[in-house]
Amino acid sequence: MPEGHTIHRLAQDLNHRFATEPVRVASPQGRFGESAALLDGQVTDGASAHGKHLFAGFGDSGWIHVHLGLFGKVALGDTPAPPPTDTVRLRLLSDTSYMDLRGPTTCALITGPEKQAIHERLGPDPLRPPDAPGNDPERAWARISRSRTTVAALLMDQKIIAGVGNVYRAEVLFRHGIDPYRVGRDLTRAEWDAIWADLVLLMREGVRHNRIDTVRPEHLPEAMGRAPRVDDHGGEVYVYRRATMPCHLCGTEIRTAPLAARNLFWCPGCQRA
DNA sequence: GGACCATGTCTAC
DNA sequence: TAGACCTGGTCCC
Repeated sequence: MPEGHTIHRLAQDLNHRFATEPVRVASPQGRFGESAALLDGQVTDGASAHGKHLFAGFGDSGWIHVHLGLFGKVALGDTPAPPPTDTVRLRLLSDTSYMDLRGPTTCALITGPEKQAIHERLGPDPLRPPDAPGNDPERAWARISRSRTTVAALLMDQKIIAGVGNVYRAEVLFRHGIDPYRVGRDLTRAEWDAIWADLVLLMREGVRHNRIDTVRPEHLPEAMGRAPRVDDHGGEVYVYRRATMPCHLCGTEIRTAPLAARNLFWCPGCQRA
């Protein structure tokens, strides 16, 4: 279950595995069947990501647009591929690799203009090149610095920042000692600059290691010494899904509450208004 | 085997 | 803001 780093990593892996040979495209589940038949046997001209959206190009035929949503999963591996089950929406197959996509919110064949429209409705993405068109973090700051919405909700809004999900929102706010209930227009410019720079750093690490680690090296002994992690996001974190456990730094009990339709986690001791 | 939960987004009201 | 949607893992009976 992905945040932006997962999708960027997936794009990299697809480029690595499916770059040059014709790709067999199939939809064992059936819901991508017609499009799969159209693309079957073509050579892809590359995958890329914007936020949590994945695009794989097939020349004049268009782009496969994938959004995993909350439940979507990708299995990627070396051939031979396992027998396809009827939950596999999309299978890509080459001589050496396979990819199975299950449970995505979106898996559709789209045109160039449709792809462009998706880019335009998404905010800047910490993982896209700083010089990519429209990827200026200033756009996000312009929205945030005028907003009366909580910073925790703003960080999750893909129109404002693309790619941040529930783990990175909780962790980046902790790392900067920011109370999640502060509103956007009360953030200082320096705080925003630090948040953006940290997201770039953390999410790049997330792509590299294919997991979310946010605990600073000097705090790792404390993190490892406390109660064991209970979640499955894959890395070491300060607050995400650590409700009622003691904070790694100050020992205060981590709190949780719903915010912007998701469970928020924070340390009331370290994150003060 | 069933209930419940999960890193998300869209639509109807 | 509630509900729908997509699937799999975990826990409990």
